[in-house]
Amino acid sequence: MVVPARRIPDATVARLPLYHRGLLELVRAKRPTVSSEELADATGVNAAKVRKDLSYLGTYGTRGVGYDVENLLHQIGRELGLTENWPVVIVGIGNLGRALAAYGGFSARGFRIAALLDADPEKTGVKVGQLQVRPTSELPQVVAELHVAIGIIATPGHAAQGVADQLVEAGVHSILNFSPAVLNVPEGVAVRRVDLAVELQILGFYQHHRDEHPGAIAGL
Amino acid sequence: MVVPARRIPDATVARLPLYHRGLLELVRAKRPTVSSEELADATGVNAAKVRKDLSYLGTYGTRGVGYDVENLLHQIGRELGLTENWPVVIVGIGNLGRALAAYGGFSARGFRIAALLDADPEKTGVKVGQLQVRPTSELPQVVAELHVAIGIIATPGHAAQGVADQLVEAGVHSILNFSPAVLNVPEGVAVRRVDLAVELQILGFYQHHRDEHPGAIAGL
DNA sequence: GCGACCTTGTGAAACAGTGCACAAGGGGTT
DNA sequence: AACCCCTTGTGCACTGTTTCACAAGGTCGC
Repeated sequence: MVVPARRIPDATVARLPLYHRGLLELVRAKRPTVSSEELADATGVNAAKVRKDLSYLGTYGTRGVGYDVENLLHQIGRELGLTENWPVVIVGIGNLGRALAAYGGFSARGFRIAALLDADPEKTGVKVGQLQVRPTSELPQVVAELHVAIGIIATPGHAAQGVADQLVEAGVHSILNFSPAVLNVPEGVAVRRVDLAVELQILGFYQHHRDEHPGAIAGL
Repeated sequence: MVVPARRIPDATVARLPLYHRGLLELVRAKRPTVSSEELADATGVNAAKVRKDLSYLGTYGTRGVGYDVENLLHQIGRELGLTENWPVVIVGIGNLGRALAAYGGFSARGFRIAALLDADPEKTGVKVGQLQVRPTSELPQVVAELHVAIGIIATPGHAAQGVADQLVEAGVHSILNFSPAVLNVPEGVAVRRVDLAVELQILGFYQHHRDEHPGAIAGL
């Protein structure tokens, strides 16, 4: 292999944040090194998979010893781009939007809530945490001024596509969609959808079938 | 094939709620039938995949015509077990727990928030929507009395494992975990984890790499 | 320095999921 | 009742993911 050409598989990418969090805890616990086995236990992943995943990033382990916790954390953080402290805009400040705005976990992991937008005039001007809610009409300016690269949509479903269009128009290429709507975006824009009701429904399926035919159902 | 033996693939299960929602909209729009192509467009899935997914449920389509919307909706709903109106308990009534409690989308899709629990005495007694927050210590009674089958954990990470243990102990076999913690549960208990920061980090990865090597990045 | 001991890194096999392409087979029309 | 049109249902090849098993290659004690 002359050029690493590291095309990291999607499945691996989805697990990197997990490893990252696990390593954060190990750093806090002052563990100098960690084996793939231990990291696997801490993240609920199989050890061989951990090793293969990490091998896509490079050769950071030491045979017979394990991985240097600090270094591995740094490497994964770099790969995830969370050294960049991405500014994020949240559109739709309902119950969920407010909860997201107040959620402490983001700032700790490379993200900064830069602005809150809502189309409802009743809500604009209201302060949520440190930030004042601004009207959605200001979206283009907000994105430009604050160099926002990632947008979170927490509006009702019927408003989501419109907001997505505006985000894309303004130059945002990554969207996290909490609305139930399926978004239509041009190629090159990454969308992730988190649908709370869908998650419950999937659990409902397994619960339902578990009741009917008691067979083994593993986690996740 | 003598016995259907319908072992539905996990990937298909995860898409059923999507089809379900799409069909709900079609019913509202009074569409009598739908083709796999149309359903594919509405849900952002490929048409062949739609057909294959639906074929696991049975033979509900009519060649040359499509699927009867009402019937298909019913079949998927039945398969998902959402005719059962599952009672759900939410543990941890912080910002996110409150948002989930107030979220209207659940009741429309086969779930009923039956109880809210929180360990903080400051929060117990407070009313959120129609429900009063009860102390987490009452978890066993709540689960037994209300026949709760599904638990939602919206506590901070450090409390999550304890709550999970209590839920399992009380007889809950399906857990939706919004905390960042990785839960350890006995075999037979289904856990789904939704980590908001992880979703953002995954987007961060693609955004980061998009900036570095501008290559095509598709949705999701 | 040498050997025993560990744990990584990775081929290769097994498995799961996707998507094409097309035969099978209803429905409507004449 | 014969024909055409349309859309399903599915065999098959392909791509991506997981898991196993083990050689490669460090470290540490003696």
